[in-house]
Amino acid sequence: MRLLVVDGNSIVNRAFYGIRPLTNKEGQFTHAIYGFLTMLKKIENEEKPDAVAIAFDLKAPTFRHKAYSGYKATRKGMPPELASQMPPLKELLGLLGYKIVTCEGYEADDILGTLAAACESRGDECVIATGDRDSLQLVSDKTHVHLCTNRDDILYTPEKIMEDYGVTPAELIEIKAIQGDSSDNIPGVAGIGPKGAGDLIQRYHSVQYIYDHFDELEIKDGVRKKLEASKDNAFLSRMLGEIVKDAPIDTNIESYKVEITDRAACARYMSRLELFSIIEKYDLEATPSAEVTSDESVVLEVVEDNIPLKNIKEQKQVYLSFDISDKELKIFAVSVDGKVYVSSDESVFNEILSDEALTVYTRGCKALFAYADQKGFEVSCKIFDVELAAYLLEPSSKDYSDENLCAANQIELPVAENEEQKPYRALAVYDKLCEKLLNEIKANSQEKLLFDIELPLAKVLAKMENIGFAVDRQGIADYGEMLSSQIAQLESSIYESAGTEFNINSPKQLGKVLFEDLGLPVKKKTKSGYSTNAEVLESLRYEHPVVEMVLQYRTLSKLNSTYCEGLLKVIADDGRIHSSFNQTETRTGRISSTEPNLQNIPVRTELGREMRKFFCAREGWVLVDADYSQIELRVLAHISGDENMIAAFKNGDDIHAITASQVFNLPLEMVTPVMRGRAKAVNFGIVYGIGAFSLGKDIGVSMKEASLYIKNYLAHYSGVDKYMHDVVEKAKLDGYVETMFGRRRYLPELSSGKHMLRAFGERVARNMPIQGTAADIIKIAMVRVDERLKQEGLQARLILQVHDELIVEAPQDESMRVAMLLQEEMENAVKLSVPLTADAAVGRTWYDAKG
DNA sequence: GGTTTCACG
DNA sequence: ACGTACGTGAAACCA
Repeated sequence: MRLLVVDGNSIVNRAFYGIRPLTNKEGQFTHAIYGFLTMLKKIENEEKPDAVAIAFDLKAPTFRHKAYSGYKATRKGMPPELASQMPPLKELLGLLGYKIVTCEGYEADDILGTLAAACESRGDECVIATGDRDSLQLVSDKTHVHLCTNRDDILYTPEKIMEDYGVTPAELIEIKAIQGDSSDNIPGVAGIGPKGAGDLIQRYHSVQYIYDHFDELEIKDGVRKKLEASKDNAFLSRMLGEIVKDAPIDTNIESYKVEITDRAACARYMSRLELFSIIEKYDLEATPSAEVTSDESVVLEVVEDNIPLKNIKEQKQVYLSFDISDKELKIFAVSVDGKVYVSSDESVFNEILSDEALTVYTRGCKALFAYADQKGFEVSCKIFDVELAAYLLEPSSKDYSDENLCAANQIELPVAENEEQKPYRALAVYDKLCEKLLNEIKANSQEKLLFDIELPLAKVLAKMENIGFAVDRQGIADYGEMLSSQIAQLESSIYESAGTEFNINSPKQLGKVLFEDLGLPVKKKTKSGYSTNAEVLESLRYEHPVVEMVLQYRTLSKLNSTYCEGLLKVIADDGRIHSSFNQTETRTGRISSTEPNLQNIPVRTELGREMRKFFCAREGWVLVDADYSQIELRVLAHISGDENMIAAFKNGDDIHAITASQVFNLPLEMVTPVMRGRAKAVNFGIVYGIGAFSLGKDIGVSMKEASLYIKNYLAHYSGVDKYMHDVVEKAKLDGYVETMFGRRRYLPELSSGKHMLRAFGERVARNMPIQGTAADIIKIAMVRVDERLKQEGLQARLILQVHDELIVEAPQDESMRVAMLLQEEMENAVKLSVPLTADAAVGRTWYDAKG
């Protein structure tokens, strides 16, 4: 038999501090639970125990059986974020069939010791899983310690202890008796640390022996004095440091066999905590048979065809799910009065969408708009989209599936009778789900955001996807050919210069060549080895000729593989690229673009910018491109209400130059380009939540100088200073930050015990309202531009958004009107206390139309 | 699947 | 003592 004994408190602490905070919808912290269960599963997989005991300290006892009142008195209580996770964790462990062991008046360590001793006396094996080294003294041939660290776990056997400490496990107690342990209030011998204690014990093996033969031993005078002075403490420490092995607990291994009784209950409990990946790890996926046994479960009723259109129209609303692929309707289902009706009758489907009097509750409405756009009719019904609603409620979520949303809202799915019915389980309870989501949207005052911004935007995005962006396929292919031949030349030059052939694309191999074979200085390390990023390589530019070539190689490979090869793969039959615009991806409210990503087409270097010459308008048409000028800084001026910054923007001058003159306290005429550049970096830094270190690195000045810039900046823009402070304070109170339009982002990081994480939360608190408000504004502009183009009967169409830039494809003769219209709608999308400005330009290609 | 790098705002 | 600016997506390598 093999017993795994888990040091519960120690492992839960590791989990709590090692994982970034997570919460479920109710605000319950869950990361310690998540981490604990993940680690437990991993340990079980590695150790393969026959039984598992999980030991916890009891909360209350400050008093201990050993007569020493100071013991453990200094140990701090748990932070509330962790304490609140203990009851659900224990509950869940119980449900999973684990036995929890506690013992009044004894600590978890004593339980570990007792169980280990019990195993040994019976010839069983014992593995102790813990995060601290206190229990290493228990190691023997039969007892091993599985030490969980931040990196790899370490398995301690007597041999491994000897290797690491040079003593036997039992002698560890002796070392501790001399060196002491402040966290456990074990005094030890004053003035002797780990080194000295280890040395003494390696030579003399025990405290008792040292004092028994004190006069005969060869000990330096200094050490001898210290030992003499702390003799009582040494013996006391010796006693305190030894783990108890006779705690009054159940030592029968059989009773620690893990038996899970109710898998469904476990899965339910975990989904309430939103620990979905753990459900998989523990293989608790609800099986149909298990569900049927649940008494309250409602059985799903699915009916083929006979969509009750009349009924739907009377009720003025319908819950709809659909499968549209390749812009064709495959099948759809509606739920009415708890029954689900399935059909593929396109005319019925279209009739529902065309009915102005209806409200359709659904998900993924962008596909609906894309379908209607392609079929040439308007979606006239009102739409409620659970995915968009859930995104506004919780933009940091990664999963807006029906299953997830129902679980998070404690809505039980009805039981399916067969596989075919499964997709409709959630639809049958959409009434409940939609009501909950809508109520929350209302409670958050996010109705306008949902109904006036996101839902109309979905339609605009659908059209943008359908239209696509025309490209010059041959141009891209030729450019790729040119790159390929240059890459091949560079490759052989690099091999020659380095004196060896290797995969230049492998950071690992490149690192070896540069830093080992060529012996270049190592500037930065990554988790797995040497860093070889552009910043590092640039600093090594003049150290060796191969560096320059590698930089060049990188640039060209990136252009070739990501842009030439990548884009060629996704050109559709119509010769255009149809990107997907995701509306529920970013935590700030921006949209994202995938397959391909058209929001990161090169522009910053001339070589890369060439790519934009292949993005063009169709024959006889042109591109109209308009972008906001410093929208984020203007938003900052507005939100913070900083008089100085507002005045600067009202003057309509060069904001970075004005900032420079303020920060450097000089007249505007005396601002040099270098000063302007630095002020610009400070402006960016402020928006990102700034740190002197990174600002300094960015503009190549010392950290000291950078912090002076920041200080001057905040002194001149005191309204910004106040905002940056206040927004974090408010976020700590509310648990979230929000944009001008009520878009939220929750920040559980702010209550983290880890400094790094909290600091991150604070930067996000400062940045999100700015980036998010800018995102809201351009979304409003997009909806308005789309409406105006239609109103005015223009053929021009919006085809792309790049965060602060909109691109419209327009017939040549509409270009002037469109440019005016674009600029007007962008500038007037909202009224701020500073003017919003947008600049428009026209060209045949994106290259020509930009600036 | 995670890590590293690099393209954009 | 720690590590270092916000938000994304894609390609390539490697375990």
